[in-house]
Amino acid sequence: MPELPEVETVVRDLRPLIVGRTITALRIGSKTLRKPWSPEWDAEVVGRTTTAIRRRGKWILADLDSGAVLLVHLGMTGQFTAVTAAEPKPDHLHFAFALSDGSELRYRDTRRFGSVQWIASDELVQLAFGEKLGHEPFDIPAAAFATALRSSNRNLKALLLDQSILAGVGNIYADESLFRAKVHPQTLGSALTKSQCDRLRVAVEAVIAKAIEGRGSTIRDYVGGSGLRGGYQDEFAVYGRTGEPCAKCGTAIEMTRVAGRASHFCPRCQKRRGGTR
DNA sequence: CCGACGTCCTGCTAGC
DNA sequence: TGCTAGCAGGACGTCG
Repeated sequence: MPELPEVETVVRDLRPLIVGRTITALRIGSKTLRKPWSPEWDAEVVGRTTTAIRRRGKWILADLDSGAVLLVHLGMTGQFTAVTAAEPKPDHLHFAFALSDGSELRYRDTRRFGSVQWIASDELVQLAFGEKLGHEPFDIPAAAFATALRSSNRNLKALLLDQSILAGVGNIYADESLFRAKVHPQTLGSALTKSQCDRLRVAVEAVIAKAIEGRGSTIRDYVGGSGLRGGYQDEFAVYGRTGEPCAKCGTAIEMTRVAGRASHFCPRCQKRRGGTR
């Protein structure tokens, strides 16, 4: 499941493969994604050159020389890769942008939770995100993070998954961050002290940074922009390790459902303290 | 306003 | 061996 580290890896991989290249043709599959592609967008992208590619939260933004932006979200099973056009066409291929060097920028998505959109300008992208998209984990002010958590009666798992507070954290890195900060996923935000908030903030930052170094995590579907799998899945402390011994204390990792999501934790390192939900 | 929960979608797997 | 129910979860809509 692509979260910030996976999306960042895709962007870094794609940058040398698509920036400066011109889109010469576009093929679109018959099935719609979460956000439908408008037919009038075809003419807006063909003939345009990609000038930059960047990431915001879990979103990919490819800037075109027209000032417009290709806005891509990978959802759960999205793959955004640049390959030679001769590469066999996989199933669930929804977009193929032919590039001027003979390569092909492809969007593949089995479950179709993702989206590919054309947005007329960067201002409109910002408007689309609005106040709904929170800070990047690397530059959220400690005070803003603490205020958001401590003013809430939701549990920490729900708060970390809330994209309007931190942009980019998903289920895997939420669990890994909570373990690193030694807090239970069901702890209420309002039950945390300022220093506990800061420990969690630093933990999220560290976990995300290490995962980017490892080129993200491949559970099943995820691949980077050049089609390579991630490597961080081998470094998980708790995610997907139910029943296995905690690396810190040896206690069996447990799994429970918090905020509607599978949540993995060490019952000894992450004791339930104060208010929980 | 806030928080909880259902929905979308497909492929894999646990269990009979 | 074959079948099916249940699960995976990012974003968003709906409900109380």
